[in-house]
Amino acid sequence: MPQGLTIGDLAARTGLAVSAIRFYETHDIVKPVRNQGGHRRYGKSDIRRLSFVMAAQKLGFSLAEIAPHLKGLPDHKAPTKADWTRISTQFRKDIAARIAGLEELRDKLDGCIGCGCLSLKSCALYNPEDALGTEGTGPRNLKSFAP
Amino acid sequence: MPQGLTIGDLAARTGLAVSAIRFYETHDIVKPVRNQGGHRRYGKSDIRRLSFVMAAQKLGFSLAEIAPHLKGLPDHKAPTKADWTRISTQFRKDIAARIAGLEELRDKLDGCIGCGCLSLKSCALYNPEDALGTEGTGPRNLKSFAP
DNA sequence: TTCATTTCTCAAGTTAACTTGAGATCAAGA
DNA sequence: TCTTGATCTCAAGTTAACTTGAGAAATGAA
Repeated sequence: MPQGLTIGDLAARTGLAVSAIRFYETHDIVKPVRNQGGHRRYGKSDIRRLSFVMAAQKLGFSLAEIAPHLKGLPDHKAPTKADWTRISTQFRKDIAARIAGLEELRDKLDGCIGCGCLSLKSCALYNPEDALGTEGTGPRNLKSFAP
Repeated sequence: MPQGLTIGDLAARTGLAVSAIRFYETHDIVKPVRNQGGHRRYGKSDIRRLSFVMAAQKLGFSLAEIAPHLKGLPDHKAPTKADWTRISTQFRKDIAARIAGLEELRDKLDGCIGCGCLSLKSCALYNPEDALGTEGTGPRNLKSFAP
């Protein structure tokens, strides 16, 4: 009968703070069960879940964007290889899009260096043709990063 | 005698909100002069300054990271071609580093898809060897994105 | 000169992603 | 059993990057 990991164990294994893991629970990123005393108990697969979240965050994805991906995994059973392959493949597409966006911007900047950025009419950086996400308030980097 | 652009003009030309431009001033990103009535007047080069900021933000750079780059430009005189080339070139290096970081992560994920992410010991995503920036409080995406 | 815009300042609100603190309870080795 | 350390909950604080609102003054076309 597996007892599962405590929140401290999980924190040690992932490098995350205990408070962060509790916070993720409020965002449905992990769904631990409780023992008799009311303490959280996690499965081994939660290590991978959180690793996935950390990787995605590094790529600039917000928790709101990450959470839906995890919906494809079973809540309390160990996910199968097929489960992970499925969401990883989708994730890879998002990464590719994000890299493509960066490269496009880099190329625009290259053009800008060439022209010395002095001819305002023709500078690619100067004309923000793509309406960046400007809805609501709060930090901008997170949203404006989306492709 | 050039009157310069009003804050409304600048907002229209850049697509930024007036409030955002005022906010940037508190971060030393633009340094407008004042007319008799105390209203802000901007130079044409401020359009480019702000375009640069917007582009950098899209790449995931924070204002704190961007501001120092702009220190290399003259405050009230029009920057020369050499000025812009200099900071653009530096900026390009940062972009390259950021893209490299994303590609590395993508490749790690590729390995993960191959193994189905089931062998915890060998999964590259699973082992967060690189201590991501975890100082202070506040949003994480911004900082953790740095190379 | 009039008056609708635009701008000004300054304080306070907002969102994301967490952290910190307080007071209480649970777990487990000596 | 005792006691130290880990967890629990819940409220409030923090940072970044802005926005919103209020009340007052400047602009500029008619």
